[in-house]
Amino acid sequence: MIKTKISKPTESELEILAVLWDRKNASVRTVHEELSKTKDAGYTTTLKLMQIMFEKKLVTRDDSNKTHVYAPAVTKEKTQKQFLNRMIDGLFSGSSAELVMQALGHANTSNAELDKIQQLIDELKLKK
Amino acid sequence: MIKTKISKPTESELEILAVLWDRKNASVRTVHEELSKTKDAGYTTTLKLMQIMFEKKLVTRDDSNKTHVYAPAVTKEKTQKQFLNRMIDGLFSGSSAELVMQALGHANTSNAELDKIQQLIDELKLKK
DNA sequence: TTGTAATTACGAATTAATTCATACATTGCT
DNA sequence: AGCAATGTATGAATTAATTCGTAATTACAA
Repeated sequence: MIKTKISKPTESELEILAVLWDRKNASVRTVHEELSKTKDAGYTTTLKLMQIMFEKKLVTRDDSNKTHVYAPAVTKEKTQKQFLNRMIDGLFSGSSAELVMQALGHANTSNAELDKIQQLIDELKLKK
Repeated sequence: MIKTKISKPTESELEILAVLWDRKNASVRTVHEELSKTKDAGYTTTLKLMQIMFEKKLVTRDDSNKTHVYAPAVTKEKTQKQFLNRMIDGLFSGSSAELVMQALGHANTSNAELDKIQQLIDELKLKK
């Protein structure tokens, strides 16, 4: 299997990807309006970013109509894993368990979620 | 309590902090030699970075001797939390459980560590 | 005290990310 | 056809991070 260079999305690119993951696909305007709720930047800024993301192949686009429609080219899961690994290596001495404990320790997680995690752990243990 | 602006360490700064956390404190040369094992950059580059980190108050330094000795001014735990939160918000829809499951799913965690996590979960459940 | 090696200070170049103004193109309406 | 509205393309400015050459400083050994 050939692995082409991994281009890590930047902070801003991540915000755009988040919108695309959520909606499956969207025009620049849609994305821009979504982002405008929480930050302010001009329309052409968003446009430019999405064009760059297209060049980097972080998104695909359908330009058969005047208004181009963009879709994510990377999955949320792959991207999450990519960031997680980076973080585990750089900040948690390579131990995912250390990261997990920090994450659990400092956020309120519902009992239902704790149950799900526990269940996952049980499964992992069985596999060994 | 007054919270002064949080300056998020950059990728390179994180590498330097990692060395300082590990050794409690170190000179530029020590840090540089440590980093040289895995990446290549000139001595003055490391120096400059550490000077900037000092200005940003990411590190303290003892300059009573010719060779300045640097120490971390931020704890590993606080920094980990800072990055974790950022990641949970930006990439995991605000759900720390989602992050935890991803982290556990895609790394091999020893049984001993799984046990520790399980124990932590039990404690958390009791607290509710 | 003078020379040398190790260090810090400083300034500037480079590279990457972000932002935006302006020009150009397309669509639909009158 | 002509105009307005809504897009996209492009180039350039800005800002932030990284890199490194060179000058100044200090310690200390001969």
